[in-house]
Amino acid sequence: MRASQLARGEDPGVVDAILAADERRRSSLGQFEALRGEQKAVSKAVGAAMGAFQKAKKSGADNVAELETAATAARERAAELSDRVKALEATAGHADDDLDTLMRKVGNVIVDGVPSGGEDDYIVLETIGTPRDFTAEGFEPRDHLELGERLGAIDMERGAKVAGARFYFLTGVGARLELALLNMAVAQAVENGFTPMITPTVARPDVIVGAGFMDAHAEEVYHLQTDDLYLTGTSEVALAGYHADEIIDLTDGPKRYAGWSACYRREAGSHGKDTRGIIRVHQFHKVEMFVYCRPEDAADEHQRLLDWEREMLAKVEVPYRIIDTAAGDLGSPAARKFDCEAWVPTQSRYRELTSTSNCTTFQARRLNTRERVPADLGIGSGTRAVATLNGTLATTRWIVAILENHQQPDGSVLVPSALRPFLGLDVLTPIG
RNA sequence: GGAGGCGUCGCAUAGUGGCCUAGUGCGCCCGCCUGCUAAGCGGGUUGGGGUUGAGACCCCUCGCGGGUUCAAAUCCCGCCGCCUCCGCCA
Repeated sequence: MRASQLARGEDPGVVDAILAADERRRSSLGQFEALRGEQKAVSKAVGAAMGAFQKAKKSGADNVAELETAATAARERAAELSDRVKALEATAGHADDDLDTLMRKVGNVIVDGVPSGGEDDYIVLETIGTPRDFTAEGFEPRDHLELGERLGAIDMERGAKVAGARFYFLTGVGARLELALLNMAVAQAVENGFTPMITPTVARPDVIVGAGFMDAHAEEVYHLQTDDLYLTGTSEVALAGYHADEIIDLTDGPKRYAGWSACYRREAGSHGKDTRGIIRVHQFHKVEMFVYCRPEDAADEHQRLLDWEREMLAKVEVPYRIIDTAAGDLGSPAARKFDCEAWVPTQSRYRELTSTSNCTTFQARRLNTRERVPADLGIGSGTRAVATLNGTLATTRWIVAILENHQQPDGSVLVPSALRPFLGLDVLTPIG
């Protein structure tokens, strides 16, 4: 845990504070429980004494006065105990809260092999495909917004008029292109055994917190103050909350869901960054894979999610690379994260199209999603937290890579063949 | 938006301040009996936390959180969810 904190560039001293808080919690809880036991016994004696007194009173027995004295005496002893129990209960409660607060400060423990450091310390695992040489082809590539406007596919100006900066309309073939892309993603997910889901795009505070989005992402999340609800930045939030407070059955393998949703992000702190086009926007749509599996299977499942992302990227035929994100850039729920970044010709660099995270038991612990401990593991009985993982299958941003990488000198765009059945067009042609 | 009702063990229900250590039925699991099946008999059957070498023991948990009380499933307040009726509206 200390090593993990260091790799993330965070304070390892928190770990010692947690151990101390846990010790305080145990001892105060022990004291409280002992006295509570005593109080229960005494209180029960009061009940018995009162019962005997009432009975005697009714039947007019001789020892009524005697019994009344006994009952009153017992009651006074119980009253005295009650105050002490309350004080101890409060102490134990505070110790528990302190521990909880400290625990929430710590990000997930990273998987062995994750590179240390920050945003720029990623490792490139693989590069797939070769960027086109537009110089050799003899024309200057247009960026996705210029292409989109010529095609009648993207309208940023009216988006800003209606909803402000970083909002947009997808129009005509643009709207059809996004629907085709997302439908292709859902179709692939279903083929691979996922259950498709259309999710709520608002969530209660406890779900947002449980999914880990109030830590580093807090500033990114829209809040609906009147109703104390949050707009979700990904269907991951809703799908993580889906099995909250449940004991689920994973004996037949992982539970795999493919969430389709609108996603909302405030993009606070990114003023001036990617202001052109639809690379960085406040609202977009996404098909997201989300998996519940056993902790032992999480690393393998993570590779499978990456493979399914690669399957999707192959279908749109864009060059991309895969990176292993460094610890400091993981976000607190993730123990490991692989991003697939597509080549954007007009920026001469790779930009993120997908991201898959192994959150191990981090989200499940907070959202209380458990399974019964399988007997064959030989680690006792009871329940334990499951592992959760997520990965992108397609988003609105993919349109950027598709338009730019498949553009022709005349401003038209060839539709990748896998996408044609979903779109019903082989080529997008400029209007007017 | 207004009015009312409800939330108890996997399911169904009893319980309206102390003989509740939450009863009963069904389901499920283990065992017994019975030469099929069925029935019958006995035991077990929420989850969390703590003490412990072990076996075991203790504390919390009646939708959730507070409060009243010596004592709360039971009384009071807030929240969540479900249902019924009325109103309004894409």
